[in-house]
Amino acid sequence: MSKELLSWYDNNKRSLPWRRDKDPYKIWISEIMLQQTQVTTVIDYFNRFISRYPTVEALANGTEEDVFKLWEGLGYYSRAKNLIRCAYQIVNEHKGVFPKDVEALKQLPGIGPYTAGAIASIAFDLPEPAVDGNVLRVISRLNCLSEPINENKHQMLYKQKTIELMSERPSDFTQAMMELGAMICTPKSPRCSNCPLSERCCSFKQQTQLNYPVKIKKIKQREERVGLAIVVSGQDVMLIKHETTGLLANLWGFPRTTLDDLSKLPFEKQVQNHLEQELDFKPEFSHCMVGKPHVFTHIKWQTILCFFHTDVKISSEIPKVEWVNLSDIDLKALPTALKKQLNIISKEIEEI
DNA sequence: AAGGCGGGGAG
DNA sequence: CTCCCAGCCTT
Repeated sequence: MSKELLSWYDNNKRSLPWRRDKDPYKIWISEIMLQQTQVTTVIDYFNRFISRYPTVEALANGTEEDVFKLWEGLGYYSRAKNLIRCAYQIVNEHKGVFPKDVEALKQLPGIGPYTAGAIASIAFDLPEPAVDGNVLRVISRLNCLSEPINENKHQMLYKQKTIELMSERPSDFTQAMMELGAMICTPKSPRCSNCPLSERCCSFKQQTQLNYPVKIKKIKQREERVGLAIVVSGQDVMLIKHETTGLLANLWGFPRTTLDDLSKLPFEKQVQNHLEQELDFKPEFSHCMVGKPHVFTHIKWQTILCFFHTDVKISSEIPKVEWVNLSDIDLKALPTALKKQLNIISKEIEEI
């Protein structure tokens, strides 16, 4: 079976920037970027990142601000935070060389069971399984496994089934499994007629491909109204750097507060109070308007933009505050939820 | 074991 | 719309 798989991979693999060599540094960067993120999205980010930080030493000497800027828009920003910590540890605790041992890899920040297996197999050609969403889908369909893939107690089962398939080319095997999951064994409409394994696939024989993989429950999304304070001073707007934990941690943004629908206070008062409590700052209120909504995995944001103006450009270290010309705002790492408000904001500011 | 954490593409 | 994605970390 693995022979068929590898042969298919040899003939059909995509040419991707992180497949040009087996540099563990590049494999690592690509694997972190690819967590919960699709290949097409990652390619440009990867190329930009590697040309700026070609080695782990370069990255260990980089600034957090610059790395976040490179990560802007990619999401799951704790990955960027851990990236620097990890580079630093590799340089200072591993003499700049990636450990070849899976357990040692897992000790590094941001590297879990999947990524450890991926680096060990892809970069070092060690027979370590790397079980991600693609592999889970392929394995569960191949074997008609109904054990929910998102229950911890079944991790070993899927890992074991992956090891059973593994060939003498671990690096190519790991990539082939994921390539198959991404190109052929897709979630909604698998291309079984082009699949090298269909003849030996349990769910194909039964025509039950779409019954797999089995997953339990789903997270309920909550709705929130969020008030954003747009404080204008001349040509500049106030930005704050958000706290180090929680939603959008470490990114720049506008002061924000979750609005209470049941409160007797109008929205602008709630935003005003937030500014006063957080920054001891009372700029002059102008007006509020509805902003663009934004959907996260677990939250739906209805944004309310509240405009203020001031002659006093306050400064603060906790949280960090900066005043930025709207045309220079691209220099800061802003989450997409806020970037999509910028058009509205610049129009409003012109009218003030 | 559960929940938090982004954003984009597919259907 | 809903689901999914080369997951990890904290609690």
